[in-house]
Amino acid sequence: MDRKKYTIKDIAQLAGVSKGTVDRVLHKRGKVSKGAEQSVRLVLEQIDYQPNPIARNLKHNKLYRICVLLPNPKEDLYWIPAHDGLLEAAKEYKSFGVTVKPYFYHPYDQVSFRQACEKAVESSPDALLAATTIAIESLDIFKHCKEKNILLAFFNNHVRAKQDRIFIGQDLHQSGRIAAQLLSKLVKRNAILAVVHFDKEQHMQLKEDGFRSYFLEQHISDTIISKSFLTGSDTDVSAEINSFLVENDEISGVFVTNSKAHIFARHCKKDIVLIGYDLLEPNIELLKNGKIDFLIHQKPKRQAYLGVGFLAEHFLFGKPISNEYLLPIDIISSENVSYHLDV
Amino acid sequence: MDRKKYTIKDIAQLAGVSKGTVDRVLHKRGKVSKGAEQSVRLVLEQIDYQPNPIARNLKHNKLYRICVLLPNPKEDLYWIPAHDGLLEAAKEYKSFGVTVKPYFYHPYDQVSFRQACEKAVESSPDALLAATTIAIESLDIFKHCKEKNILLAFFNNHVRAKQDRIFIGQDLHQSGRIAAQLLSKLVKRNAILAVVHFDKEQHMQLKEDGFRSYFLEQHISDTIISKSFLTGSDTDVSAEINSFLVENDEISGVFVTNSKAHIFARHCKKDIVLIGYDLLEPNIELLKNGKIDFLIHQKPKRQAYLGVGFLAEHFLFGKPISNEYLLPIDIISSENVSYHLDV
DNA sequence: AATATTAATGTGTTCGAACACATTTTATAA
DNA sequence: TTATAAAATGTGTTCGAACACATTAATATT
Repeated sequence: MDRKKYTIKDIAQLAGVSKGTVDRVLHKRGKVSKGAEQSVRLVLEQIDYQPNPIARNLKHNKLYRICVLLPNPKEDLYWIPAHDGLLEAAKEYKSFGVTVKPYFYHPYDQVSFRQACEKAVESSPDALLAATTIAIESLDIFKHCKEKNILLAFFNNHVRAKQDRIFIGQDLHQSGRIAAQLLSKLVKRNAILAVVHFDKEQHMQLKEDGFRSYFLEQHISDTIISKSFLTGSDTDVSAEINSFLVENDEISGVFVTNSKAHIFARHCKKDIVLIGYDLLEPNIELLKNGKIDFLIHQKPKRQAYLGVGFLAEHFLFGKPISNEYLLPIDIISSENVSYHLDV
Repeated sequence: MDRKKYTIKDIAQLAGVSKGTVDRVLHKRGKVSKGAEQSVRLVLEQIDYQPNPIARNLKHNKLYRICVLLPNPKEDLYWIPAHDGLLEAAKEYKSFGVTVKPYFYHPYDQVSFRQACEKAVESSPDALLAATTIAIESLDIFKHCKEKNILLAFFNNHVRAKQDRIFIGQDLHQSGRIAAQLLSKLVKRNAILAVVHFDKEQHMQLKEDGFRSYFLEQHISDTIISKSFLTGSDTDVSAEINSFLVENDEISGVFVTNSKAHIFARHCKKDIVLIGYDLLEPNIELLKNGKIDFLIHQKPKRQAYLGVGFLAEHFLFGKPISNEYLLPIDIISSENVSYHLDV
């Protein structure tokens, strides 16, 4: 386990050649005789040489720039922790010569996204890390990045997985299933349950599908109704929620598919089991006083941090990046929420 | 956010001195005139200099050795993932010149622990990372490490926290509380619940205390009974468990305080809510078929991996290590278990 | 056989920090 | 004032990998 660390010089000595020759063999630069190449390869086989990533990087000595596209945290509080994650990663990798620059766009404005995107691409960074709340397949961001040789990665919101697309995030279908399992354990059989959406987001259908698939698979015959609300002006929604609850007064469990569980929870009786997403302040408050039973943690901070981290260590130390990194789906109750507030 | 990266040479130029002088100021080696020191400090204040950790480490160019004390995974399967975590960390940091060497001891044998410990200390590593299933306060491991200037850190099993002791692990009291909350949500009120211990382990009392504290705080008047089993020969325990279940046939929820929930679960009716610890194969199997409802994940693999990682990055890049790193307490059900199997 | 051409190999420099060592400047004693 | 010690400052080398460049050996051409 603790063999000596071999250097190129060591290999050269062992093979009876100069370090230049070893270098050419290692990097396949040619201009090496068969005999020399063989003797170097022989040594390499015997010693399992691993280049010192520190020395390598020192030589490269490049400043790496990572641009990050994300919705403006001022428009949607959900993105605050993601932004924090970026700042933390920026701090961590700064002394290694990695800079992180965020570009904000308006969550549901395609034009704003496109502008931010163009601006970021124009600056020719080494990598572009993007959280997209809008459909981007139609845009030519992929083409532009390929042209300019910008490494492209996505976090938080899945962009259809293909070979060469990197994604850091969660399986939303599966998180819907987890919500379903939790609810099904907490309510009596033959209950009436509701899936509640607030506003329109790409991913909520995935969550509802996952939710329903669990009940189908388990052959649980609870009734599941779906309902959507739009949060334009607050009073509006309150009235809507109240009338919904009056009309459906036998509901014993609710699954809110995004971070807005707190809006719904305020109108609920305590005996309704409620499951939502994300550790926003108002959600946590309601989790602690028992109006919300569980929150599913999408870990936006960690996603952002890992996104930057993977890219940085790839550039710095040549670590490979896997196409898809799915974070564990954490079940949060009032008793373990504290561990996740700053992680 | 993306200012230039300053080097010592840059500072020297800006301050109008040589790099040697800058170096002396930075490292407080003295032999610098007041005037020179001032002009260097002035520059330093303006540019927020951060030394390139890569270059620094390349110069140091030391081989760091980390010895790890842990129970032999062959004696207790719980430690297999911890060992995996060590191997993974060893692989990750090998090319940086960090070597990891495990020393196994028999889980409950103080003599065996002491021997392993002495052997490890004798080899004068840079750090000693220990998972202790036995009381060690009486041993002079602390003194020896201090004498030989070995950085000492613990993972998995808490050693009383003091200023200069590093611990990576979980809050066991709190994990007991989480088990309590889950159980209380899943059973009807005024239920009869059991806390079940297998064998004798230091930490199980902490978990039971946490468990009971939750019910006390919430003023839930469920009945909680405690029971211990010793797993000498398997048939023995089976009989004991069966008779316990017959005698207490009104139990509707059980909390097993270590990784041996599977032993108990096999004898249970499915309608008893069961919560245990750790993702051992047999536990996972029972989680999937519904006999176990939730497992609390102590993440031994991650603990070991992080333990090595913290030490390595401390040595390599001078990252500070916090005294206590408490991992989040994960609630695992059959629907999110897959994410944790290899993490 | 002498020269040109290409292949093969070796040498030297760079990256930034750290530190050993050499040199210059200033202060002190004879 | 000169010699000498002490303080201050500058220069050079090292770490390992990468690559530019110089040098040597082998082959081809006339």
